[in-house]
Amino acid sequence: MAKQTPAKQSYVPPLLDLFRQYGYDGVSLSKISEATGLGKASLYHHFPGGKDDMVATVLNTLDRWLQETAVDALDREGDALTRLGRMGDRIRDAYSHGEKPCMLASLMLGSAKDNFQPQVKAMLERWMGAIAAVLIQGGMDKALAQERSEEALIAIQGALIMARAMGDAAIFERTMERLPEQICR
Amino acid sequence: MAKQTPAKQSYVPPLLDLFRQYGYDGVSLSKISEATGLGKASLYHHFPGGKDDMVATVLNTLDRWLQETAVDALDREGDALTRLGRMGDRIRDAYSHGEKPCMLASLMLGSAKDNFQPQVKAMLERWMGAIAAVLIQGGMDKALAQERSEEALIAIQGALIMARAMGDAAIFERTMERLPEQICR
DNA sequence: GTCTATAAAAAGATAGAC
DNA sequence: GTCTATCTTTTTATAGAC
Repeated sequence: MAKQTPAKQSYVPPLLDLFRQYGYDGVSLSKISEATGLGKASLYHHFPGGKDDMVATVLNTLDRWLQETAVDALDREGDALTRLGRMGDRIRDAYSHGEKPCMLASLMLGSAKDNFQPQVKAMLERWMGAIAAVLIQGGMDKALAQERSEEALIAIQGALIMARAMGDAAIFERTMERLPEQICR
Repeated sequence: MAKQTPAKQSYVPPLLDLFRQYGYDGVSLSKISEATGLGKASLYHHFPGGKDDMVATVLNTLDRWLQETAVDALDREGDALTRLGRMGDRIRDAYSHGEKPCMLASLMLGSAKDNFQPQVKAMLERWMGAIAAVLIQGGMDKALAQERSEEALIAIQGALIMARAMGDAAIFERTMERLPEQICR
């Protein structure tokens, strides 16, 4: 299963940037054209399905990233606190230390919601599952571990919203620093 | 300062519902026309400034609600735990027990962000200030109280996002039940 | 694989009658 | 205060040349 259109991948970063900041409905083809440097017709060449196609491509890339970077950070050596801290570092980079919103959250607003909610849900479930596994491996009760992994994602998502609303990325940074101990407590 | 156009207020509920669920860019005048039963021209009669005008009106109503309902719940008798629980009850109703997103968060995406961020920030600041005041009155250190009030809003916003993404309003309900003790701990 | 040109639909906005 | 009609701009999408 080699990539069918490798070029598509090179447009993911600008697309991610647009969709996470403006949401599905706030992104027009003109904006995309400007951000990618491609004409509208070229965009439809790479993404015949239009915006939906683009979002799906970005989402698949994020899905892979989540597995290969965030979940991977949890699977390496160290105790639970160390592993969660390592994941936190990668998460912080991914969100530009609180400067950029989460695409998964952005997609849950507007006309795109129903279309992408199942995949978003699946991604968040796998993420929570990986966090819970670390806690269980560290000796925590299973039910509690699941509750705590839910708390972790709530804290991340909430901190991103608040940082954006208050115009203060430090809110996110503080939250991420507290996170490992908050979860392992 | 009597109301200049009392009729405007009657359109706030459907407008709130639209903007919180679809965000600024996801709401078109046609949708608004359908939801309110008013023709486009009539909408411009009440809101000469178009969508911006409507959002501003909704935001002002929310601002009043926040003061008269949420903050008011904190100002009544009882210890900190009781007061926070009372506020939580009103907040839960306002978000339909986790079924509906927060308009403040929805506005922080898309083209509307820069326009309304200052007012959103001011509203969240007053809210946090009121929570912190309760904690301080209950004997908590001021700096800690401010940290905890920030945590509270992070939990509320994050729980709303996660509930929506997972299609499970219970996530929000669980979070709100934990909240008073989490904050007073 | 990219472009220009263009079509078709939707969105934002206003004029003017009632 | 509401409507119909109309206008302008923007958006989505496609055809066809290079």
